[in-house]
Amino acid sequence: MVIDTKGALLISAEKAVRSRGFDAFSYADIAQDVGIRKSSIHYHFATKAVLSTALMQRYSAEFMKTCADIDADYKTAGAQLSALIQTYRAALNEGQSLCLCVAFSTSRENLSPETIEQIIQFRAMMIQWIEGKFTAGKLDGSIAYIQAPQNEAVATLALLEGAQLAARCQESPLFFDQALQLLQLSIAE
Amino acid sequence: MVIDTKGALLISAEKAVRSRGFDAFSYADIAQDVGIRKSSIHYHFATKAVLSTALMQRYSAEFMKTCADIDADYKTAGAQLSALIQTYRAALNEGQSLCLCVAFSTSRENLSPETIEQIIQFRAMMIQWIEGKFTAGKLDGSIAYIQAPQNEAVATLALLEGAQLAARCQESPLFFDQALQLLQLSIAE
DNA sequence: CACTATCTACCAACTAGTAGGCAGGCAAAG
DNA sequence: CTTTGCCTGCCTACTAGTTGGTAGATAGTG
Repeated sequence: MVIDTKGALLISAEKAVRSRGFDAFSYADIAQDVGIRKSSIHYHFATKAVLSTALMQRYSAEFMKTCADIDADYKTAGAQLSALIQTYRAALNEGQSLCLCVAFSTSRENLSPETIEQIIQFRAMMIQWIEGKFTAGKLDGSIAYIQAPQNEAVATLALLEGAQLAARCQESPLFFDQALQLLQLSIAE
Repeated sequence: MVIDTKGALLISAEKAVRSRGFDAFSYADIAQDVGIRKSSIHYHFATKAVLSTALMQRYSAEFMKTCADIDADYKTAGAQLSALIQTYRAALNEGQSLCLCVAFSTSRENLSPETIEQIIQFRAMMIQWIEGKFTAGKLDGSIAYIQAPQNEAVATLALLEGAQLAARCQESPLFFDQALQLLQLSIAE
C-alpha cells in the first residue's frame, strides 16, 4: 500500500469540499474516488461530523506548517505576507477550489460544534499571523505604515477569502489578482 | 390572499439559501414554511434551477433598486459608499445570513448556467457601482484619493463579501465591523 | 486466536420531480 | 340565467434515486 486509505479519504474529501462545498459532497463520491465501498468509510470515520473535524484539523495543521515555512524562507515581513497571498492564490487552483475554511463557512448550520470551533481557531490563528506581519513590517519598513494592525489583519483575511470567492465565481484568478493588487502595492519586498 | 404563493415561496427560499446555503435547502423546507405541499411548488417553479434563477433575478433587481435609493438619498459619493456598507451589514442579520450572491458562489458546481450568468452580472453591476463612487469621491473629495478605482472596487466587493463570511463564521457582526473599519475611515462624509 | 480492513447487504429517511385528480372562478354559448 | 368548459392553484399518491449509517461476514496478517 503506497498511501493509507485513511489519508486517501482525507485527500479526496478535502478536494470535494473545496470544489463542491460541504453539503454537496457525499460518501459515495469519495468512496468511488478512493476505490473502496461506501460503507467502508465508516470504519475510518464513524460519521460525517468526525470526517469534517479530521479534515479541518489536518488542514489547520498543514496551514500552520506552511506559515512556519514562509517565516523560514522569507526574511522581511513584506515578503512573508506576499508569500501568504501567493499561497491563497495557488489554493484557488485556477478558480476551481476554495480555502477549506471558506468552503465550510457557508455551510455553517450543518456543521458539528467541534468543526465550527476549529474553523474559528483557524481564523484566529491566521489573523494573529497576519497581524504579526503588519507589526513587523512597520519595524523593518517592508510594509507601508498601518495604524491598526489588528483591524487590518481581519480585513486582509476577509479580502483574501472574498477574493477567492470572486475568482471562483468567474472560474478565473483574474479577480483575485485585481482585488489583491492594492495590498501587494503597499508591500515593499 | 394577502401575499401570493409564488412570492411567499421566493421569500422563503431566499431566506433558506442565505442562512443554510444552496445545497442545504430543500423543497420540503420551504413547502412547510409557506404552508403548501411539496409537490405544489413545481406548479410555480418547474425545477430547482428555475427557482434559483428567479431567486437571483429578484435579488438582483431589488439590489439595483437599493443602489438607486442610496444614490437618491445621499449626496456625496462617500456617504453613498458608506450606505452600501451598512446595507451589507444589515443583510448579515447578526451573522445569521449572507448576501445571496455569496451563498450561491460556494455552490457554483451545482447551479445552472443561467444562475451563474446572473451572479456574474450581479457582481459586475456592483463593481461598476462601487467604481463610480470612487471616481465621484475623487471629484467631490468625500473619499480619500484612490489610484486604481476599478481594482479598488473589485477589492471592496471582495472585502464586503469576505467580511460577511467571517462574521457569519462567528455569528457576530463584530468581525464585519473590524474588517470594514479602515475603508470607513477613508470616507469623509 | 485476535485484530485490521474491507466487503455485501441492508435500512430508514430524504431528494427532486411526475401523474393525475379536484375544487373554484371566470367566461363564452345556449 | 344557466350550462358548459377551460384555467388556476392546489392536492394526494407515487417514483427512482441518493443520503448517512448499521450489521454481520470474510479475507489477510501477526
